[in-house]
Amino acid sequence: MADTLIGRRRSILQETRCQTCSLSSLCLPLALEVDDMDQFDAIIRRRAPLKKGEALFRQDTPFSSVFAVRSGSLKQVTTEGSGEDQLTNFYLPSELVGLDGIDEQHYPGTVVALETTTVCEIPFDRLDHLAESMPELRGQLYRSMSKELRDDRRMMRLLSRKTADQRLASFFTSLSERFRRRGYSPYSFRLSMARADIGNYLGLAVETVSRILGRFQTQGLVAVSGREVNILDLPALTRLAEEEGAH
Amino acid sequence: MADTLIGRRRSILQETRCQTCSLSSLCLPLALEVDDMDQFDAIIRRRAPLKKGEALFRQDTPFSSVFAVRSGSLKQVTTEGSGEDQLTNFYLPSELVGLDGIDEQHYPGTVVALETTTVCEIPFDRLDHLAESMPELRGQLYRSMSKELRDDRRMMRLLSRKTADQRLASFFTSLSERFRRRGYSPYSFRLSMARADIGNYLGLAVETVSRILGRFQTQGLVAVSGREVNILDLPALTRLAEEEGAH
DNA sequence: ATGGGACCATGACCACGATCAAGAAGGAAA
DNA sequence: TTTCCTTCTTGATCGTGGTCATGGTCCCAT
Repeated sequence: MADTLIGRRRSILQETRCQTCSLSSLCLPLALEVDDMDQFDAIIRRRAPLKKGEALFRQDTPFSSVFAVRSGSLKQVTTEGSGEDQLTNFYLPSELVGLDGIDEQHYPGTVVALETTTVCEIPFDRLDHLAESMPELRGQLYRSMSKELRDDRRMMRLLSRKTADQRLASFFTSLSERFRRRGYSPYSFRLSMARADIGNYLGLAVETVSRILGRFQTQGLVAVSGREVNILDLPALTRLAEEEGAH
Repeated sequence: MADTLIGRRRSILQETRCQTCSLSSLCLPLALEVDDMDQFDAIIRRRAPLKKGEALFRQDTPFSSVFAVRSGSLKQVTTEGSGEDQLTNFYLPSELVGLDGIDEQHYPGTVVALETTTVCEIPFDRLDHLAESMPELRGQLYRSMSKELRDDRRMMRLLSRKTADQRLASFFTSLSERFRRRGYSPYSFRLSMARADIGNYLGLAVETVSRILGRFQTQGLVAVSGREVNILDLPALTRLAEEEGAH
């Protein structure tokens, strides 16, 4: 009875079940059997959609859950002692937020919605408990963390070896690829983040981002209008992104 | 009988058992009960010590094990398409190498010994199998990966916001702290890596590393002679490391 | 509609650190 | 030892991208 009530409430709010989620092929439960997925379903918690600018959680609050992005997008920002904010990541649907909080048992940054965003909350202790009996889930969890490690290394490479143009080109090709994998157009999309966010993320001043976007435009690589982006020459952009160093 | 033979051979070669390893309080088996530690012991494999310059594994070879550093130190280097090598990490005793290979099932970089180095090989499938029945081990594994994520984010911050001086200062304070945690002097140590490695890691030209080391010297922050380092004013160095941006 | 604030574009200038160049010092092998 | 090669230091120059400054544009609330 309690089950049906909960079931009812969920389906009224919005579909929460992984089995019918269009992201399931990219998300954590990937590779789970139907039975396992039901169990997994049972532990995830829906949260009310976040409005633009709202925080999913704040830096230094105790770690308790990881979150899978269902729709929308978020940014992670860390503030350190004397310094300015540093934007360390953007999260798109199916990506897992909060994994870097496990070690110290608090979140190392504030995660903020860039637009209206829904997430699935996955209490970590229950996730771990399930993982005990589900090798597939365990593997997927390792893989998520491992992937994030690899992505971080890519980012370090970008930050330490690429010119401003190459950084912007990487940013666009990476976004393009992530949209493609999620079934959206890899050529035409809307940026949910401000120029300042892009600059902060890429280690560039806002002005530089603007200037280079302008240059890309005149070079016929992309057409940018506000936050609408049309990628006109993806191969050229990819080439640029994969170059490194001065010239 | 086989047991005793193996046991004998091990203790002749060198002590491999976690229980008597001086690093056990920092390493993976941290927090394991005695019984569990025995099981853990049983799956790790000793490798012949690596000589300076030898590779533990090479980029793109299939992932099979993670490695715990027992003594010595290593660097991880990734080569990408057209680009130059990028040094993404230094590993010290008790640290875990290879975790970023899980996702794509091959190692994303070549790991090379900076000096004579011994490691414990931990076959990942067996580690995962043990983790199934040992929540503590599982937790420790998550924590290791999570910590690496956090460290990576710190590195990104360094690369995108810090000046050359601040980077060098961070590098020294970080090394100092890592030595301290391992029971070595935090003030006096020997660098196992070349200036070029430091520069590559920090996103600086070798020449810049040299120059700034010189400057640190005249400022009385450190005394450097070749690869011997004496930290003279750790507080000042720490202050510098924690600053950010231009002035 | 209109005003105000955030966001974005563009110009002028300058500094940090890369690059080029040369030489010194360290270290391994004969 | 001497040789040779790698590693390190120091100097001179230059370019990318940061900073400062200004004006334009978008968007939202009233």
